[in-house]
Amino acid sequence: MESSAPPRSRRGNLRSPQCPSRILLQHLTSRWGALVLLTLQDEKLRYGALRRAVGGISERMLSKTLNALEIDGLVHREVIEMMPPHVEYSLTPLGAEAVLRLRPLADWIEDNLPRVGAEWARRGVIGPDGSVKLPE
Amino acid sequence: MESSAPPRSRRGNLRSPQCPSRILLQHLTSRWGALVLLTLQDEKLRYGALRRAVGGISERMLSKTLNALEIDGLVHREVIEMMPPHVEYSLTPLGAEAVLRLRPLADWIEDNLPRVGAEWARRGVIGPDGSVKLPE
DNA sequence: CCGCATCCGGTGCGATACTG
DNA sequence: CAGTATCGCACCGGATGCGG
Repeated sequence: MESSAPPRSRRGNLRSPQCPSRILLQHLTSRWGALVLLTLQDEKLRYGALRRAVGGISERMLSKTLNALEIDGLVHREVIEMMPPHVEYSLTPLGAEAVLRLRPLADWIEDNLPRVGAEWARRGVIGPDGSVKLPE
Repeated sequence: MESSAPPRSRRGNLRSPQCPSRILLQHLTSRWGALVLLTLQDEKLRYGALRRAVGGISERMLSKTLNALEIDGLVHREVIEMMPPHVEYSLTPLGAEAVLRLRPLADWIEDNLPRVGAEWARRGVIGPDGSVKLPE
């Protein structure tokens, strides 16, 4: 029997640098990955509309991000053969599960931004015009 | 009454590119930010130990990441005056709140990596040796 | 016209060396 | 041991081009 051996050996381990879970984490939490997934939680969107909804993302990075998320099975890409071309992006069931864990984080950030803003002000990283000067 | 006007004007809005909440999101979900915060949830750690615990992070990026998280008020930096120098890093109460929203995501990733791995296999991005060839 | 691949210039990362 | 300076390279973002 296998009761003594570690039974959950197929789980990911974020601690180890070469574990593929790191790649998935990178996709989910990359600069644009999280924003794209969160945006797609609300609605199925076309490429252009998605780009406008996310705000600030370049075409290049939107393509790259969507490509990665599609390969991960988090985002579904549907091509509608017509003129002009339509490509609709939506979450897969897997992606919907993931975004369920992403949403609380996003909400927390939006709700608690003032508290962090206060920390920024204490450290003097906020310019007179309200702009934030940070090492990214 | 104020029911019609938006009363929660001081919340962040991740949709708008110039909103500072984007910066906070970036810190929390940057390649190393999330890993550092998750690692610090378990224990207060010194610089070197933290570096070893995270695994794969360069000295430069650990410094940068910690600096940003400290400015955000998520991480506390305590210098112990002695030789050799000791610097201990731990979560602030604010950071502990944030990591509470980060942990479910990390757990989901580790638990569901096999499902994503199956998607990777279907697309043929996994080499014969098990290595993953992805556009990051 | 829309989706996206490609090319190009600047920025930030990673590894190493070095200082206190 | 904790961090900063240096440097080559990868990657990001914007512009351009092309197919559908």
